[in-house]
Amino acid sequence: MSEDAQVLDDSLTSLQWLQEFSILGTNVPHHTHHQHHLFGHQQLGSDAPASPLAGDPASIGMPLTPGKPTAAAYSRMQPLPGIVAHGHCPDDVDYKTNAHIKPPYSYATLICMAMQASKKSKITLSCIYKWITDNFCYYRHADPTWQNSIRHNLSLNKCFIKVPRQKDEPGKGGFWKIDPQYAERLLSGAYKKRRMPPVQINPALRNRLGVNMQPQPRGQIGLCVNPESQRLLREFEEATGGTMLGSWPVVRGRSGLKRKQGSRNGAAKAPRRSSSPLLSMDEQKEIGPLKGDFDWDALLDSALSGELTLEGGEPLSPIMKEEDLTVRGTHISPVEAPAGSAEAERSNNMSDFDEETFLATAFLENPWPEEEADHGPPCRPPAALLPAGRSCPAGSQGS
DNA sequence: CATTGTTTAGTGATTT
DNA sequence: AAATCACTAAACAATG
Repeated sequence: MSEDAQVLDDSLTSLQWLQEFSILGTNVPHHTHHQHHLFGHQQLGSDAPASPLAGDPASIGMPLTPGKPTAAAYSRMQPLPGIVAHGHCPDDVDYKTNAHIKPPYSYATLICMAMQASKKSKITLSCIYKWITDNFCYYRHADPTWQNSIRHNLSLNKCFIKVPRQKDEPGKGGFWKIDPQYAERLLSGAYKKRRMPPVQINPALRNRLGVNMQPQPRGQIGLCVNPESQRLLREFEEATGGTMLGSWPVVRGRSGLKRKQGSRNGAAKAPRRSSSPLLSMDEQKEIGPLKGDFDWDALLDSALSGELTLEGGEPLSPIMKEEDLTVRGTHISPVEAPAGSAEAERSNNMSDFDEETFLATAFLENPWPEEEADHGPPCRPPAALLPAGRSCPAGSQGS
């Protein structure tokens, strides 16, 4: 498995027909070399600030950038610009601005990214939220339940450790950090993510996209495009073994009837979905600042060469030092966990610390949102490192 | 009250 | 087929 990508490679990379799909206004990055970025990022160079709303529903009608059908660095194919096949590296998807496609990162990975981006070893929950929403447009429009998942993940996942707030520290909730041991592994590349979550299209945007998600037989998405394209899509799916697109648990709740308690007294808790905060003003301020002339490649290189590490005791970015001490001193364990140790036990849970996360987070050298109301230093962006003026929209993520 | 954090439980997909 | 993983949903406690 996972070979399918390769197998299909040449036969499918040339699916120009796919460009007919105007489902997703992608901002296909123009760089053609070094595509190791894991999430798309803004067009660099040029002044194209990736217009704030790029990738937002507002722009969905746009024709696709006739992006390069990348023969790409990866010999992976890119079925749809903007839609990536499950498990494939989304070369061309700019997750930062593409509100339609759920980033192929697990929540744990996202958390890690946020943590690494923060340059501190510990960050607050709200910072995590913030970072995610700032960097993945998708989550700005998604049902806020993802936050629940984030919390759940933090609590449950062994690689996250909670660091209680100091008595005198104002603010709510504690901090979270990555268990250094896992960071070690991450850096050693000892872990591979087992799988990636299926591609999901933001249900909140579905309608606006004209994407029709009828419950399909097997996790297939019914893209509502012209019949011709649809046919091709079908053929394509067949060729790919059926599931080119993962499906949004489409009818969450509805047909996907969940479990027991139908309780959930109507208005009891939160105004369950249904109304997605599409494009509120906040995003305008929000995305824009993320732009920056950034030398991603260089960044990546440095990341790879170890300049950017978690806490392995290696050269962390300067700013990280202070608070970091809590965690560092970590050359604790040999990379290969001694068999039978508790270490070993936890290790198998470490599904997300792979180079992918690591590489991906190289990009996170990027702007870091200030922790608004949180006086503390929590997630203060290392101003010095900010690529381009990033003004840290406070309250961008209202909820 | 809202946020944060923990826990339990169910689903579907993938791996072994 | 069983085990595992990632996710989702939700109840509920603690806290600011």
